[in-house]
Amino acid sequence: MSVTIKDVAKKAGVSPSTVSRVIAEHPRISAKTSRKVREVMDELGYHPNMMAKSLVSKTTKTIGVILPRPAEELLLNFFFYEFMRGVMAQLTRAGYDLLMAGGNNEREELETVTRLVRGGRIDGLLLLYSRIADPIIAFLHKEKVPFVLIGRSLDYENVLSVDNDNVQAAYDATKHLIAQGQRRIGFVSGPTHLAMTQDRLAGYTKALAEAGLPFKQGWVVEGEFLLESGYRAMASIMSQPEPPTALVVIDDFVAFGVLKGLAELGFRVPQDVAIVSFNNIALAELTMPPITSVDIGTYQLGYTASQMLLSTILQEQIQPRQLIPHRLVIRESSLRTFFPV
Amino acid sequence: MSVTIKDVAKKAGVSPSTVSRVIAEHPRISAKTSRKVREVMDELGYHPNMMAKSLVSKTTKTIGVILPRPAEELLLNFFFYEFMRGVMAQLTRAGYDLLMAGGNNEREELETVTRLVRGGRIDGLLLLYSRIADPIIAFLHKEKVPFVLIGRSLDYENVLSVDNDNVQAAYDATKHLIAQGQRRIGFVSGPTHLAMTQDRLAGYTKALAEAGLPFKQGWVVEGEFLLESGYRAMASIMSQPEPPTALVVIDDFVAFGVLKGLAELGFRVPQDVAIVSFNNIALAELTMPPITSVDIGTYQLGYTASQMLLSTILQEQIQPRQLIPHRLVIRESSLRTFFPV
DNA sequence: GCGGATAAGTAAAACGTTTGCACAACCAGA
DNA sequence: TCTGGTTGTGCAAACGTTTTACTTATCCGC
Repeated sequence: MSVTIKDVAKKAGVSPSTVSRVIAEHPRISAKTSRKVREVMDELGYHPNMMAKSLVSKTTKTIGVILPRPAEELLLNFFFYEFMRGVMAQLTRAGYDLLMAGGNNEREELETVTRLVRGGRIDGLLLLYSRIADPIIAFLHKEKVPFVLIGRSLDYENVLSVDNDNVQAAYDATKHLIAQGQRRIGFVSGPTHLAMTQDRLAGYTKALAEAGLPFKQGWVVEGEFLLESGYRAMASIMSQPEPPTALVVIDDFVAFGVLKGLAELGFRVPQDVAIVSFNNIALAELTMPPITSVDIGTYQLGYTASQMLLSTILQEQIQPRQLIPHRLVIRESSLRTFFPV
Repeated sequence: MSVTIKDVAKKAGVSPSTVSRVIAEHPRISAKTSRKVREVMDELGYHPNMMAKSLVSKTTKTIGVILPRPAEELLLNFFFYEFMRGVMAQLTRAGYDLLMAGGNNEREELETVTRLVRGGRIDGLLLLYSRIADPIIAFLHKEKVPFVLIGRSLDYENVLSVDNDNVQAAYDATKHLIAQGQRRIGFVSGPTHLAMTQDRLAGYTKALAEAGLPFKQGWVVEGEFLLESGYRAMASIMSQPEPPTALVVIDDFVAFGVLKGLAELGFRVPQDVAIVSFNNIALAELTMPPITSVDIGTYQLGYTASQMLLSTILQEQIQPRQLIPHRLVIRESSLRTFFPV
């Protein structure tokens, strides 16, 4: 049906092996033959069949991304798109494609990974999050499949990973509130089984401790990466006899819920409650008021992770763990001195 | 290296063909043999090599999505993730994977598509937008590759597509403003080479005509899908001797810019200027005031598009064009009777 | 003008499946 | 007992590449 290497060979008057070598730019092909073959390739509109190629070369020029399951879906939300932009930029540059696959539960997810890896469909894998005792990581580790983790592994040493210094980031954010004169600072958290959440919580408590400020259990609310989660957190956290006057929020999207909740309860931001958050998605500057947020370099995260993965696949030497710098972007939501016009 | 069909065959004491037929659930395999072979497969941890399989079957159980280029990135942004959720839900259900690929310019993009299609890497394609005289559509059409378009083709009949009734949607939105007693209604538009923009504009003018309201050229501003676009539009549209008292805005993101622009010019929303918009992204309810927006069922768009694509691949009969219903979500930005507390 | 390197190319096996065809065994009906 | 159909399985070709091992042709120094 489609035009194959044999068709080209026949028309160019050479053998299939020669055509193959022309494509691979094998040194032992004369300039003349090469030119002739390329001419015929153009003429016939030849494109190599990737399946045949992969079958023998055992490489697919494709890397896989396993999508988080429904529960975590919204976690990545806008974050995800920005991350993927970074990934795609790198992959496009290197001539790789990206395969996305999912699964509805942990078993299916592992099954998908097995299928892709053992089925020879991908050369490497990008993991978007890390749970405790993740069976996927265990599997990949055992099979020696190249993979890069966003975040850090809680179970294995030496896993390739790209991360932020989340402890420091949360420390910086909390410090900023303290510098604004805040003394009663709460924390609206994410799922605690994620390394990221744990790290940010650690940075928060560290800053409090250093400043000699109280850590109150009631001022910390666990939740998910959902708008509703932030919204609901306000009901519980702000109904206390002495509610916090400032909040560190795990994620911008959750912060949107926090804004909504506070507005309904009649609290003004930042006059009554100041807010800092994480990720600095594009919408953070569009809310009322705009949200102070830690920019974690989402695009860079994706770009660097892919770069590491490609390097590993090509057997290049790399540093197993890279940190992307963060940056606190200060906007009105955290400024005590802010007075609206 | 990896365990193949031959290994299984040998261990089970049958021929490779038999193993293959067991996997394919061929009717003429005895229950006994089937059981035996499956046992061995489990025991050895066999997983079929997809490359070999695809090579002979000419099918990959993979569908492709071509990412929009930088210029259009923002257009899809908030859309994209929600859309992809719908796509993935459908594909996961059907056991298909998704291949994402990009290109930095029109030439590269077409090259990518050619490579994927001719290289036999995908069974079908999802196109996220439609331009006038799109060479990709021309190519796919010529090659008879199954594909589904989001929106509608301006060049070809009979292209499979999933769309909203954008004319009706804009008609509904405009009608709503008219029902609120508005008489001077403007339109903040997007790029006019997109079918979507043209359709929404048509619905707007239709509603005006029906109500006997004036259509003024100065009340319609063309722009892009950017916040700045809405912001700038206000400067030109509101400086006229008789500016509109209500606006239909092409997209929520643009509407944010409109809000910002109006605030700076000293107009209150909705008291001085009422607003309706499209897409109903999550943030639409978080602005001040919350924005009335037409929900276009983004998730459904993705889900249905994938469904159509899969049906086509399986040669099932389908309706070539499907419309996803829309729904006007009314919030404060459009209510004349709204008085802020 | 010969031996031996070197350059340029070919033939054929291999990659791991699927599938058309052949065939043996069995069974039912006459 | 024969005929003809059905059932279960195996053989080998095919899919479109890459790559190893081999064949020629050419060239060079002596």
